[in-house]
Amino acid sequence: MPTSKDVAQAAGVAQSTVSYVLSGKRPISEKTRKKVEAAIDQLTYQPNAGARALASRKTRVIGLVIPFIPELEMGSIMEFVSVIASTARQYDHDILLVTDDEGAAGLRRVVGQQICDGLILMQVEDEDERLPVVRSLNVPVVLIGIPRDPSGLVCIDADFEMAGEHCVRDLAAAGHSVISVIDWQPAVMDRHVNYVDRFLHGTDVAAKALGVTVLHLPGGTDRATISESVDKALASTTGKPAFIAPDRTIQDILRRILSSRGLTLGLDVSVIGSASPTLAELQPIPLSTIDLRPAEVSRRAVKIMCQLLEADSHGPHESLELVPTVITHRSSTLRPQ
Amino acid sequence: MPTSKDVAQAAGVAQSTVSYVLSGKRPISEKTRKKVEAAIDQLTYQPNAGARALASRKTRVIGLVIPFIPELEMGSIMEFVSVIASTARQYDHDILLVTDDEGAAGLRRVVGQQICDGLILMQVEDEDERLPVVRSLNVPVVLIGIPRDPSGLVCIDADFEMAGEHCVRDLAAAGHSVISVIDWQPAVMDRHVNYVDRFLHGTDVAAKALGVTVLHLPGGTDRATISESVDKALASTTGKPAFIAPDRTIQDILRRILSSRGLTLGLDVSVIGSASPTLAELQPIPLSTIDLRPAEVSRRAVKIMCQLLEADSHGPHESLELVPTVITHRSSTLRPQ
DNA sequence: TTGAAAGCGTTACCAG
DNA sequence: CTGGTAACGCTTTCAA
Repeated sequence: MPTSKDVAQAAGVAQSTVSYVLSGKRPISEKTRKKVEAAIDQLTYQPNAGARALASRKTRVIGLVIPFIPELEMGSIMEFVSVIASTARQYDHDILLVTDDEGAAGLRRVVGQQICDGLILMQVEDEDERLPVVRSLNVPVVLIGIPRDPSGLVCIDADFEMAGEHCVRDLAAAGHSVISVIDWQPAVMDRHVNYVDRFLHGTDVAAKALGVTVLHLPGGTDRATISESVDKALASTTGKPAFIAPDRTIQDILRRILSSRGLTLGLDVSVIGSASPTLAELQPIPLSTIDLRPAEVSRRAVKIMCQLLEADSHGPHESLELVPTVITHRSSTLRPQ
Repeated sequence: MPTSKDVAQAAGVAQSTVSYVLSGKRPISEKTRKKVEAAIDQLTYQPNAGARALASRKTRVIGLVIPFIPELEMGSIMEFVSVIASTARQYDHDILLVTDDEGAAGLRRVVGQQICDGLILMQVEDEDERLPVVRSLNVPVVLIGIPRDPSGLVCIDADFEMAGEHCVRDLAAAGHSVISVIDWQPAVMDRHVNYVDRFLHGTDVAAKALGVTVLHLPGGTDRATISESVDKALASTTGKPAFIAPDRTIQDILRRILSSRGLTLGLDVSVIGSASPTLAELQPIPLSTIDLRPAEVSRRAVKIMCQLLEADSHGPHESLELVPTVITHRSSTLRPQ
C-alpha cells in the first residue's frame, strides 16, 4: 500500500504538501496540485484512516446504536439504518454499528477507544438508562426519540402528536364522529416509548377541537384482544365505524378481523394507520396512511450530527426537532377486499 | 484521555509492559500485572483505536455491505445485520456499514483506507459485479449467498435446495400429490438471486424422488397475478390443494386470496412458506414453516471471517458452506382463520 | 521477566 | 506558496 510519503516522492514535493492538497487547508499552486494529484491516482493512493485519526483526532465515523427488541418492527429499523448510513456518506462519514445488547458499556467503549466521533441513538425511551451515560460522554450525541427529560440533549423525532391529530382530522372530515384508536402492541406500550403518548395526546387534542369522540382500545398480538376491541368500537358507533391503528402488526390483524366480519374496508369501515409509502404499496392500509417519514428523520439526524462534529464546540448542546408527518390519501387506489 | 504512557507512569513500568499486559503476548509476572491493571482502571484507560490500528495494522473492524433494494424484505435484512453485529462483538470486532449504493468503489474505499480488515457481503447475486473487485482486494471476504462462479471465494448461505425439498416432502407426507409453487416476486426473480433457483431445484428433485407433481406459478405483488396462479393451481388439483410460497409478501397476498375464496388454511388447503420464527409467531403460517435460519447463517459468516482474520495467511481462500434449513411444525398451535 | 526505542502514516506547526 | 519536523498513541523488536 502506498503512503503519502510515496506520493510526495513521486510528485517531488514534501509529504505535508500532499496532506494539504488532500485537505485543502492551505493554498496550493495549480502546478504542484496537478503533480500531486497525478501521483495520487497513479499510485492509487488512499490515506490510512488509522494514521489520520491518530494525527487529527477525528475518525469520521459515527456510532449508530441500534435497538435489539424482537417485538419491534425490524423492517422499519432497517429503513432508518439504511438511510442513516447513506446520508453519513454524503457528509463523508461512516457508520459503525453499536448493538444495544452491549448496553451503556458499549457506548463508553466506542467513545473511549475513540472508534467514533459521535453517537446516534435509536429508539430512545422515556426513561432511558443510556441517557446519564451519553450526557457524561463529551462527544456529540443525537437521539432519535424524545425522552421525558430532554434537557442538555439533542433530540429529533417524527411529530407523533401531529400524526395523531392528522388521523382524527382526516376521519372527522370524512364524517366520522366516533373514532376508535387501537393501541400499539403491549411490548411497545410497556417500554414507554415516548411517541405512543405523544400520538395519543394528538388524537385527544384534535378530538376536543373538533368535538368528536375518541375511544382508546387495547391492541395486542392476538386476535382475541383486538377482536374484543372491535366489538366495543362497533357497539359504541351508530354510523360507519372508524379505526386508527398506528402499529403495523396490529393493522394486519385488524384488517383480517374486519374482513372476516364481512366489513369492506373503505366502504363499510374506515381505517387509518402509519406506514411508509413503499411499504404501503405492498400492503395497503385502507383509506389513508400516515407517513411518519423515517427517511427524513434519519437524514436530519445525520445532518445535525455532522454539524455538531463540524462545529465541535465541546459544550453541551440542546435542541428538539420534530419532523412533520403527512397523510397520504390512498382511497383512490384502494382495492376492496 | 489517559494514554498507555500515563498508565505506565502510574504503574511504574514501561509503556511496552502495559501493551503486553493488555495483549497477553508475553508472560507478565503476577505482581506487575496487578500494578498495571490497577493503574488501568484507576485512570479508566482505554487504548486508542487509531493508534492501535496504525501500529498493529489491524483495525478489528469488519465491513458489512448491506443491500439497498426497496422491494426486499427489510425486516429480514435487519435480522442479519443485528446478529452479525452482536456476533462480531463476541469476537472482539466491530461492524462498519458499507451501503451498496456506493457500489464497488465503496469496497475499494474502506479496504484501501484500511478502515476495516475484511468484508462481509450480503445478498450476493448470481453474476455479481462486486465479485471481480473483492477478488482483487487482498483482504478476507465472506459472501452470504452463492454466486454462479464461487471459485476463490468464501461463501455461506442457507441451504435453499434442502428447503425446497423439505417443503415438497412435508406436503407429500400430508398426502398431497399435486403441489403448486408460487414464485418470489418479480423484483427478486429479476435480480437472479441465486437462492431462488436452488430452492426451485430442490422442489423438483424431491418431486421426482417422491413421484409427485410440482407446478411452478408466477408470483407478484399484485393480487391479479397470484389470483390467476391460484386459479391454475385449483384447476389442476383434484384433492386438497397445496401451496408453497417462499416469499413473505406473497404469502400474505396468497393468504388473503385463499380466505376470500372461503378456503380455510390448514383445513381446506395446505400452505407452507419460509418465515423467521418471530414473524411466524405473529402471523402463523399454517401447517409448517421453513426456517431458513438467518441468525445461524449470520453467526457462521462472522465466525468464518474472524477465523480468516486470525489466520491472516494472505493467500486466497475458498469454501462453500450451506446451513441446513429446518421445518418447524406448527399445526398444533394453528388457529383457523 | 522487563525496558528502551524505533517505527506505523498522518496532521499541523514553525520557518522560510 | 512550500518544506521540514514534531507530535499522535500504540506495537514490537532488540537488549538486558
